[in-house]
Amino acid sequence: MPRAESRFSVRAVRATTSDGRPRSADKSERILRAAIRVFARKGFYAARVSDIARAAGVADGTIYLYFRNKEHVLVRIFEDRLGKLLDVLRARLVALPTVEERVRAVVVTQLGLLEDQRDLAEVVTVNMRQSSRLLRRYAAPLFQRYLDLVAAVFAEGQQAGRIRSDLSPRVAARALWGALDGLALTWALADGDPARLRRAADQLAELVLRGALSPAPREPVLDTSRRGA
Amino acid sequence: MPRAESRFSVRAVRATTSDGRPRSADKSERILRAAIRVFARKGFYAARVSDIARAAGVADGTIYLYFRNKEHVLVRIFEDRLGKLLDVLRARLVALPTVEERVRAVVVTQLGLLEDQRDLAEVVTVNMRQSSRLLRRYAAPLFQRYLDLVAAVFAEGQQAGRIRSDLSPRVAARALWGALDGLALTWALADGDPARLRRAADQLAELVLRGALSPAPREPVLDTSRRGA
Amino acid sequence: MPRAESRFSVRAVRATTSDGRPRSADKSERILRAAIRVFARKGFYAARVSDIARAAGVADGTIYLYFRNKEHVLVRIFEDRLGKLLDVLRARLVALPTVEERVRAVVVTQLGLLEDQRDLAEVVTVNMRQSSRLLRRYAAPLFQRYLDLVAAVFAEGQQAGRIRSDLSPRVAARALWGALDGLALTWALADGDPARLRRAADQLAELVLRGALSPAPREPVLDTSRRGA
Amino acid sequence: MPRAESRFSVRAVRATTSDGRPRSADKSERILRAAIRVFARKGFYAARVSDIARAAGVADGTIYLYFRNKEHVLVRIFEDRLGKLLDVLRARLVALPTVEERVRAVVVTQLGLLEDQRDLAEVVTVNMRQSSRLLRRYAAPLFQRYLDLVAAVFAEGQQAGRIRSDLSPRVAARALWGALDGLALTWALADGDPARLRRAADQLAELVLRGALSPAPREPVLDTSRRGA
DNA sequence: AATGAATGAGAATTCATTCAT
DNA sequence: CATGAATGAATTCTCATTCAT
Repeated sequence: MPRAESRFSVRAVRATTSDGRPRSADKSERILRAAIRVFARKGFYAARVSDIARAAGVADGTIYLYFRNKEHVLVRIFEDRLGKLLDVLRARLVALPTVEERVRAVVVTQLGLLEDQRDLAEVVTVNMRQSSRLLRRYAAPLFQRYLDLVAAVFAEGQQAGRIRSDLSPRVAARALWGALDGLALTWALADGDPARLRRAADQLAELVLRGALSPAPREPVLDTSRRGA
Repeated sequence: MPRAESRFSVRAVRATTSDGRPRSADKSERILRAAIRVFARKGFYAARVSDIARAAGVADGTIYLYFRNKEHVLVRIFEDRLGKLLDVLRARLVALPTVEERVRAVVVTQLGLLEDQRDLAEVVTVNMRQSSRLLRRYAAPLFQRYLDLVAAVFAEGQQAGRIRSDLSPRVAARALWGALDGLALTWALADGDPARLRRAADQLAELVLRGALSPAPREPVLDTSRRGA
Repeated sequence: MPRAESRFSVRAVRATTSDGRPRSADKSERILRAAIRVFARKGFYAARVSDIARAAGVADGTIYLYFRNKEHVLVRIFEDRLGKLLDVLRARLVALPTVEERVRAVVVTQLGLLEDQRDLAEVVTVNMRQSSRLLRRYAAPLFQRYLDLVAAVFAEGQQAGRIRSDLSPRVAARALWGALDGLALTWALADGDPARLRRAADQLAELVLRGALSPAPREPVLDTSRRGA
Repeated sequence: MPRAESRFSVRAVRATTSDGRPRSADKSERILRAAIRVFARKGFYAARVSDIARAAGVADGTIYLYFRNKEHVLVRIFEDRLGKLLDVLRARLVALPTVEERVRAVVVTQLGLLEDQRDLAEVVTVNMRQSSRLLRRYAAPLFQRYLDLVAAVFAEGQQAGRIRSDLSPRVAARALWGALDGLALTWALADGDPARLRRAADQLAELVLRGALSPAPREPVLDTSRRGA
């Protein structure tokens, strides 16, 4: 799978739990998918539960068999999809030896999650900021784990002497997240052309790496031919 | 560092409501301030008009003497405060000769607007993404003007040979805005300590400049001696 | 006079809400009936939606499952009840050969619709004149069809040589409607005794016929023996 | 003043109380006039007090210096204008010897009040039926006096042997009022052409007289050359 | 498990009325 | 007398949630 398309792919591990429960997981998944679409179009507050139900092809009441309430549908989206992002990201990072590759992996993975799921991009960037109680109780911990993961990339890079020691790994992680989020938002609100997002991703990775690497070794900083692992 | 406070200062210039009514500006301003506080705490949708009224010390109905409806209170916050940011930023940029100074000015001005107004930081970063109709009709044009302004900094830096020619000014502007917005959000949600925000700002400016400047001249890229490592 | 009751009877034919929902028609009908009662007592504007809901024994929100809004409840009253009047009237008129019988049928049918429904009399006569937008969009077309129908009675009577040729059928129709509406209103505001309304109806029919018939044939104009002097 | 225009003229006795009170009466009159215009356009409930104030060229609060509240503005319109109608009508009726002339005077006076004051026509016919509490407390007594006056015309006609003895004067009065009101309403909602209203008035007078007069004396019922007194 | 009709709490907004100036 | 900014009670309508079927 050497193709550019696959570079970003995170994708679901497949929600069809082919175990005992016949189609419950299916229905839950269908509702979740519908909710992502609806939340993306209208935002959490403007989205009506009946909108989600209609989009999922179920009755209003059915949603309450799978989710405590409307807010928890959003919570589950975060848990599910962002949890998945974290798992994938962690797995990828440990497999990569250099800080350059890891930073690139962060960029590629986060934007890749969104590229083929524009709706999810909007839900995550837009709705993550809606309900503060929600944000603090559910999204914030996930978000912290994400920041920890990315900050560790920079911190370990510093220990290896590759990243400037005067850079705060935490600030770098927060700024990188913000930059990625901002690119995703402006991309989602604009054309939504995948090629453009990939180009922006490369530019951002370049910018961050040049900005973060130790100036010393005077070697070719970037070798794009090695990318795409 | 006796001027640190003023480095960031943007602050009100008088929110002229453009009509002669004597104490109207006062009321309008009071409502606006209250709304910023309430929107920051609860978010746009969860904030009730009566919350704003109580916080402003006026009757519910009074709000409708100054604003068409709840949504337009948010609109005015953007117009007022972001319009001010744009004006200040533009004025500062033209006065600065080098791209380094200009990039720093962007960082310092944007975060400075928020530094002593944590609530505004939250309203702007959190609520800017709430109502899409709103976002598109009112905030988007302002946002575009902002991006144009920042992209021009990078573009002019390229013409002067100071910024890498393979960097997209537009992508850089989008990423920089995202990074600033992300720093502001995480700062507002965390401690809200002004000193910390300023330190983060320096780090970000450093990161972006190192990442964006042409590698060629092999000179000390930055005068880092002036700021906290 | 054992048939006096039936002379006036128009009565429901089943208010088919035109969709298959089982007990919907019931609810819708209950709400409509309650609305007639409430509108009659308080007038359209003074009537609160919650009054109608309470009178119908449903929750406020239920009303909005069957009607777009409060105004459309009134609209449906007109459409339903007046549409029914028009249908009945048209059917009766074609079955009657002489102009005398037809004029009497107009009087009897219109007042008969109201006789056992004092509330409806008040709603129709009082509220028909409330909301001009409403009046013009929904009631006016129905009203025009009514006037056409009645004017045709006089016009055909003229062609048959029974009605004075110098009488404007249109003016006669307008005046007759006004007289009927006026009798209904004063009756509803006063005692509401059906017998009295029927007596007034006879008097009016007599008055109009004597006034409208051609003087020529010098024959016993009316068979007054059948009704109370 | 033999001209057709004057036939109908009722007109104000002039409200400018040129006594001590300098311009108060003026202002009250201005408000009343403005209210007639506004109530006619929007109906009582949809008309805002501030609309009336603007139309009258005074401040909202000023209205409350002259009227207890919004409802009493409408009350005063009835009292003032309808009181005037009653006075004029009574004065005219006593001066006329025959029942024919009197019935014509009723028609001409009532429609004449409206002809040159189309707004008042709408206020009286439309708004008289709005607020039931109002209607019953203020308009109803005036209305009763009106009916008494008209019924007396028919009753006296009966005593003189000119009107059919089997006609109920009260029913005739109610029907005549309704017919006049109906003509006024349909006229006001339609073109509002004074000539047309006058023609309709003649038709109605004709209809009622032919319908009400005793058939006996076999004399020329109508002599239009004598009209116009 | 699934449905969707019914519920009713809740919120935005309007506007008659007041009253300090 | 006159003003008009301010008030806040009142009302419509929405929509998350429930629960009988």
